Amino acid sequence: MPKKVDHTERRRLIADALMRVAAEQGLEAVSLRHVAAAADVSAGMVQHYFRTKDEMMTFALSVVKERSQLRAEAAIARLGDDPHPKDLLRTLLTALLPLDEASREDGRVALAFLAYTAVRPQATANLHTETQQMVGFIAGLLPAAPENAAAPQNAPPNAPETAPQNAPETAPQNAPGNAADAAALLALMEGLGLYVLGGQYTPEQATAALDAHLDRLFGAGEKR
Amino acid sequence: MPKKVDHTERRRLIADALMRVAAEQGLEAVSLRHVAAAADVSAGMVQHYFRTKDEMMTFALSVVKERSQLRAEAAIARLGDDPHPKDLLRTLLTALLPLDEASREDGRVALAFLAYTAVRPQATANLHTETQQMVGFIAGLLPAAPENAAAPQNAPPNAPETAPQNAPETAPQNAPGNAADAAALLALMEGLGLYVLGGQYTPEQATAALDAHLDRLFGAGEKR
DNA sequence: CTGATTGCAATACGAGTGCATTGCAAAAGT
DNA sequence: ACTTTTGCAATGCACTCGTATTGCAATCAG
Repeated sequence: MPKKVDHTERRRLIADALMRVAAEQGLEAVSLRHVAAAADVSAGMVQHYFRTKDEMMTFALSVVKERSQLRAEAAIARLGDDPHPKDLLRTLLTALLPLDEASREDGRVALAFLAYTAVRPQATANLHTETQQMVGFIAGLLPAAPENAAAPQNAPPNAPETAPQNAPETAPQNAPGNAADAAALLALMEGLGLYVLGGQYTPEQATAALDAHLDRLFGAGEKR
Repeated sequence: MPKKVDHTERRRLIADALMRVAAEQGLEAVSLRHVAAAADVSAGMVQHYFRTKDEMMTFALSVVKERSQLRAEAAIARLGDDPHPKDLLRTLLTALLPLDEASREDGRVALAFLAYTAVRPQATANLHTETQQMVGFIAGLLPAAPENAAAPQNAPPNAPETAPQNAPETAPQNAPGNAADAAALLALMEGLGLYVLGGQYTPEQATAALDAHLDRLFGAGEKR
């Protein structure tokens, strides 16, 4: 074996450069040569580590997802053991919001990828299950709804019953929290992130909106 | 004046073709020649009506916004006079959700443009004011909050005080409805739309989530 | 030392891009 | 009838793109 080089490290280096380019100039400015220039390496090297551009894009996409997951896990770990579900939810969702400059960059890249993969229906299959797991996890944290009028639309019948593997913590099993509420909460976070990225909402407005909703879900009183 | 041709009609024809291409293959597949082929006209004609590609993109973007606005206005007009605020809100937000195939197409294009303009900070200035007007309009429809614990974050100081011109109806002036709740509601709609577009939520799940939230805001009882 | 394997650079190629230029036919003004 | 203006098509140009190919230096196995 000649010349030991850490392959995945090089790939990460290149993917980082890709994300820098994508965050600043958009995904359509991502080309082999641009990325190579941003990474300060030769274009040939990029080709050496990614045989095709699509392979590079796919890898970068996985890095983006990995990063946001790490962010969420770190924030939750900082909470200590057995936190109040409301605090846990707030921490989780806040960690996924593009509030500081670093996560704003990642958010821009993620948004670009969202539009990018919107046309390529492949490789979005796992996205579905991830979202469903997330909804399930959130639903488990919501307070049990007082039995209500209309029959609450339950989880869709095609939802996989597998336990969440990537969910950031040990989730209380499928608690009776309303699935529609959980889906709404997740979508709310996504929409807030979108508006923060677009600059329409300030981070303060977004967190205020999130808190207002959480207060409504949990009852305004119990803070910690 | 030779050869009378309706300029804006031609531009709309071309913009329609652009949106077809963008919806099916993404914005990066939008080129002069592709659009020309989709519109079944010569490439020279596209250049005749749009001197630059950016001009074409900008026009298409305006068409997208115009379409969604028309959709919302039509849905609201269908409600008749003096509807219940909850029904009005539900109708407005549902109309903006990509529930049928036509609006799904538009949604895909809008998402592509969102990522496209995320890098070009120009021409997003009006987007800010539009969103603020929308938030104000929604806030006016929300039931007055019982005076609460924490001082509710009011509208940001830099929010323009101009009356909404594009708002789909005559809005009750800045009613005391919580601005954070209105912002959350708008963001919720946006996030739901995103997930519906991505296929993670079915239209039924999205409307259920929206309804659950509206019920919570208005109190589950008063339906109509 | 020899030979093989690996890391990387450089170049070439065909395709596609946005845009400028040119040409020309049809209609309207005079 | 003649000129002018407009609508549109065609072509060319300089460039960037992704990928394939080639070459070579460094490194290790034998």
